[in-house]
Amino acid sequence: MNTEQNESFLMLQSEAAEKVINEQPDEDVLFDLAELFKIFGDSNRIRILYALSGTELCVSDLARILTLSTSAVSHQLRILKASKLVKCRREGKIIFYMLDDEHVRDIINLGLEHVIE
Amino acid sequence: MNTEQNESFLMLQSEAAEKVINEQPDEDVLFDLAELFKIFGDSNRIRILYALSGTELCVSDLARILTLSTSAVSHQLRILKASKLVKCRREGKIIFYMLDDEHVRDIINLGLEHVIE
DNA sequence: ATTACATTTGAACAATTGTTCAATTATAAT
DNA sequence: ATTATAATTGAACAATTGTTCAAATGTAAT
Repeated sequence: MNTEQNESFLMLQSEAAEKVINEQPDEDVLFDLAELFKIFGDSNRIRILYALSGTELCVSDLARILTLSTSAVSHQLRILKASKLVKCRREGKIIFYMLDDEHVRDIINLGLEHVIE
Repeated sequence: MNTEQNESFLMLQSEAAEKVINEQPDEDVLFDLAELFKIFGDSNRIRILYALSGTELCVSDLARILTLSTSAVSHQLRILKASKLVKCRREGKIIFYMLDDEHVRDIINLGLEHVIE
């Protein structure tokens, strides 16, 4: 018979689960975290962020470099700006975009480590 | 007149763009990177990963902890496993899931730093 | 064999998302 | 004022995605 073994096994399972329940951070925080990663989870947005990791660039240069329409780039930049991942400055007609934060570079690099293996 | 200033300014723009073009990594790498972040970009998947960051857990405990159907959890675990973010071991009827890799914890923690500010 | 429990699977549906296209705004130069 | 260039915007469409539901596998115990 191994009911005893089985019982303690089931208890351990529950204990672990209990602990995890209590250690959950605010729903909001994990929701925001998912929202953040969602932004990184589009290949054109990642390409934009990567391109901006070296220098600031204007919309039309970004479009040329990535072979996208300026409209598509502009739409994505709006999302990136709303998420505080990029910021911009205007110089006459031209608007230069740049990364908002060192964190952005860090997150991309850490992700790259995992992808490249 | 500031044509000179304007000219050199435009040149700088082009130079920066040229440099960026040459520094782009393989399309494939950035595509894979976006795919990776896409996985993290769902709040239920993030909640699963976060729950697993402390201990291994079985499907039904995960469902109970996160108040999701076992079916929903199972579908997500399949995606997480295919992406090599979790792995599992069987113990009788029960299947325990755990993080596959230290990288997963690192990426979540770095993201949290940015979210919490 | 059959019962019970844990997990998986596939189809279907609703919701979200990214691009395109056309039109518009903003800025500077003539 | 008008022309030209840079960038933004909104609507529309196609494509992708996550959950639900019902049915099907495992696996172990009687």
